[in-house]
Amino acid sequence: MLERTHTCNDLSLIHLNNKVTLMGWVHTLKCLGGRWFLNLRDRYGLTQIVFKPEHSFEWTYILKEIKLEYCICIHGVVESRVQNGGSCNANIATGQIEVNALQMYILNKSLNLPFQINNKNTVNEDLRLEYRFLDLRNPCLQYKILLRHKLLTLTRKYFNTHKFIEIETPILSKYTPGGAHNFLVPFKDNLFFSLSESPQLYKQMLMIAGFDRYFQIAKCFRNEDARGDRQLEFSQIDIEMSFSNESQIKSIIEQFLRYITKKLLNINLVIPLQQLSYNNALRKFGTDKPDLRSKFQHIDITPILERHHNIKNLFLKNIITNNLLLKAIHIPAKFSISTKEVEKIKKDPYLSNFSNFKILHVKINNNMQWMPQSLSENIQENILSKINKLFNIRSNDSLFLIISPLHCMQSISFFISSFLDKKFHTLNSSSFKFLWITEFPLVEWNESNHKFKSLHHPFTSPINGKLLKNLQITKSRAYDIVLNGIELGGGSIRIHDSQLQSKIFKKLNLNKKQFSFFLNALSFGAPPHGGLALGLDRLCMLFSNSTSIRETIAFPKNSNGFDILTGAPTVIKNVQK
RNA sequence: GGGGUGGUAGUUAAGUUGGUUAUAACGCCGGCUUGUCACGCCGGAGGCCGCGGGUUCAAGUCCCGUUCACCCCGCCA
Repeated sequence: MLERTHTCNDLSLIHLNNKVTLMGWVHTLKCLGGRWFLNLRDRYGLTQIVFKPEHSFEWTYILKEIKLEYCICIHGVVESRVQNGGSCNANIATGQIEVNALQMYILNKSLNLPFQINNKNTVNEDLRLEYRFLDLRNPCLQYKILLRHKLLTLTRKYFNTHKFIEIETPILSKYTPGGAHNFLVPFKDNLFFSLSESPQLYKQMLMIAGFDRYFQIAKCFRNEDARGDRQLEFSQIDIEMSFSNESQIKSIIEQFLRYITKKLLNINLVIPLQQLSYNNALRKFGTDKPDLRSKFQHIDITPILERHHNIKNLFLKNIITNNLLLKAIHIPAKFSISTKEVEKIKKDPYLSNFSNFKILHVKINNNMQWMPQSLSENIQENILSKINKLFNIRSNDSLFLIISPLHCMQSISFFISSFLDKKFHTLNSSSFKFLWITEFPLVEWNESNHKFKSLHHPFTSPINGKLLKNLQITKSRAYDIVLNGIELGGGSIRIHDSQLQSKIFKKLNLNKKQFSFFLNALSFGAPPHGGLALGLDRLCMLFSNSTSIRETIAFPKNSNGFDILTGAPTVIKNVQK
């Protein structure tokens, strides 16, 4: 058999008259009477093969056997398209040449395809997953897998040059109830491992061991319902550092992000990145993972009302007396929204999850009056003008006013602003807005089981290393990194004091016994340390402008956690012993 | 577990207040075409309209159930 001499992206005019051998797949095939054109594809690119009738009377006979996606070998001579009387194709790297075929071998045939392989189709995802090996031939998907490969390479290079050591931690690990559901792996004698949810405790013990700076591209497993940005198994860029505070860790990550955005997207990321406290994020965006590209900010205007006790408008008065909040979302005049669309928002099924709230759409007329007029008449001038000033409101702008109790205000206001962002296409997909969220509460109260739950995880240090009497107002040393409204990663300064850790386990109602190995480890000179994990799949998704992480994983599960390609998971009748 | 949207040819979609033989594009098969590259032209095959009930003289279309997919909520320490 002939040996491949070049890939389908290699050849140019400098190879004129060379005899070459290419191997790949039939991308397109076109007959023009006696002359045939074939586009040969491999992962590097495309090369046009021409079959001239004067070289063989048999080409037509042979080529009639060839179909798309046959795997073939071409031996031929590199020729100039122009000199051959044709025209160049500026869309491909090899567009100036073509290979005049002398010999062709079919390496393997292909059945007719279940769907066409090109850049434009939007084929049903289940079918694509069933034929993932074909879908992965699509240059568009190959680009995403290649981007992931580049990211992995850059990650190793960056952390290596910053003295981080790559260390693998166990995937078969200890089952700890609480938190995400685990995948259990039977061992023997009724003993089970659990697939690692994250390398958290191992990496902390590496710090205790003195490795100082650790990183790993870690596979994590969580037995929870999947989403567009969540899979049962996923990868994270996991790091941990000793003797470092928040700003040192953030700085390492910021430089990493600047490095990869430059290398992968050719974007000059400005660092340090913007920061927003957890409370301010909720106040301004209604979410703890705001999208800074959003044009629709929220402002809580309850405090303005509270300063005016003699409000005539019953609607507004209601707010104060019932301990509700009033939030406004400002819509500049260039984004006009119809009454119909306002009704559509109000009737959206999502909002039926909430009760005791009200949504009002207010238009500002040319005289800077609020419409409907009844509203404007009953609210004192000074309140109106304060709000107008706060948002820098101009005529023909409009506002959404939301009145609701605290616990559903964030969800409702975020729902409305993201509706508006979608409607007006304000989220520029080539813009990358990173953001740190800081000052998270340490815990939150879980209404369903009447227990405190860590907001981050139970190993997160409280600010100043102390628990306040009121646990609910204790802040933690956790930080999340958000990119375009998606939580890219999170981390914290950890607890390195065994007694404090023990105390927190107790407050959180966690069984101390199951973590005794860890408390023991902390007792042997554990250094102060902290770290962070970045979602690798999500990073690839955002960098490749994909709508789900399934696009960035070679063999993903579908949204129900099934591997359509292999048919896993399966019922096992006779489990191996 | 809850909600939303969808399922029509190999693929992607259209299908009007229920009314002749269910359309189109791409793909596939056959023919023409010696410079195409989203080539072009002529012809052809291809359908349990997701599945099961119901209403009706008549259902792709209306109703009920069910299933599968995607998105969202719950969940993801």
